[in-house]
Amino acid sequence: MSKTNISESEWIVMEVLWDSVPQTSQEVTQALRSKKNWAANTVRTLLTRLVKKGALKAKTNPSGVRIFSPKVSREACVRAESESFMERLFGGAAKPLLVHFAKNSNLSAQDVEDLKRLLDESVKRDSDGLEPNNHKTQ
Amino acid sequence: MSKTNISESEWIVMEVLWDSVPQTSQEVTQALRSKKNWAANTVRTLLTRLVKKGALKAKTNPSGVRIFSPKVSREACVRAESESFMERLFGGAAKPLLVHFAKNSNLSAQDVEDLKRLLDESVKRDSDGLEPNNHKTQ
DNA sequence: ACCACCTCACTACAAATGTAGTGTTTCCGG
DNA sequence: CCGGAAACACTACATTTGTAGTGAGGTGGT
Repeated sequence: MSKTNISESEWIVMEVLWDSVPQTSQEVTQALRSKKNWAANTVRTLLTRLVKKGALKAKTNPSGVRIFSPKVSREACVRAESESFMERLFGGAAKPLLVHFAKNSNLSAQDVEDLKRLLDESVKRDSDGLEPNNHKTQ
Repeated sequence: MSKTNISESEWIVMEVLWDSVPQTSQEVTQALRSKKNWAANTVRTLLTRLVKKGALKAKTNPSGVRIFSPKVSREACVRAESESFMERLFGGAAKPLLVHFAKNSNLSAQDVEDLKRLLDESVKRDSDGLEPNNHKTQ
């Protein structure tokens, strides 16, 4: 229900926090210095918005500096975003999506091997656990 | 370079046009009546914006009514959106994306069969046409 | 010829997004 | 104890998006 809507710039900030945690605003700014040359205040604004949205939590240390950490897992966010993407572009169906990416990507033979194995496992899982729709993969 | 940025609502309108073409604003509104209960003017606004963005073209018939048709193919848009999605969430790499969706979807045995075949073909294609990066799939 | 109705081009307006700037407080080094 | 660097909370402001409303102009039925 936490309709956590993370925008594109915000996502970039989240990545930093997901990567290494917890961090101050300055640390995040530093970490992004190469990728995005954002003013410190820009990063602060994004962090504040993310806290308001419930994607991050911040606690203020004795000297008044906020320390941020993710409140939602990357996995969960990726799942949510992926879900809505699949909905938007592929009518919510995974197969056409997979078809699309399988066709339009340069996969190595090794990748293809790995993916095929994964697909097999997913079938096995489904028939195994007589439980329909049981995807606690994480 | 036509950085055609189609928003979510706009995408829904585009779907109608991609589906059957050409159409007037009214026809589009009609087509959407069940899915989105948008005011005729809302649809008109979206159509106008899409024309401005270069995603649609409109020609005005003798009685002053605009007839819209897509100017960009669905395929191209899907590719662009997919690309940026992959970039945002999976660092631009197709494999982790495919892994994600392969894991988090309920694929039927048949789907898995189809996908595996597709993957095989993609490998064959790559080694076949000595031409790297040659994806004229469409 | 006139009115109802449709379409059009404009305008509206709030929320979200990208990208900061300002003014205030605070703490550290000298 | 003071001045400068830093962080904070606010404010700012142009764009994009969602979702229409308005007023003008053409058209078809009576």
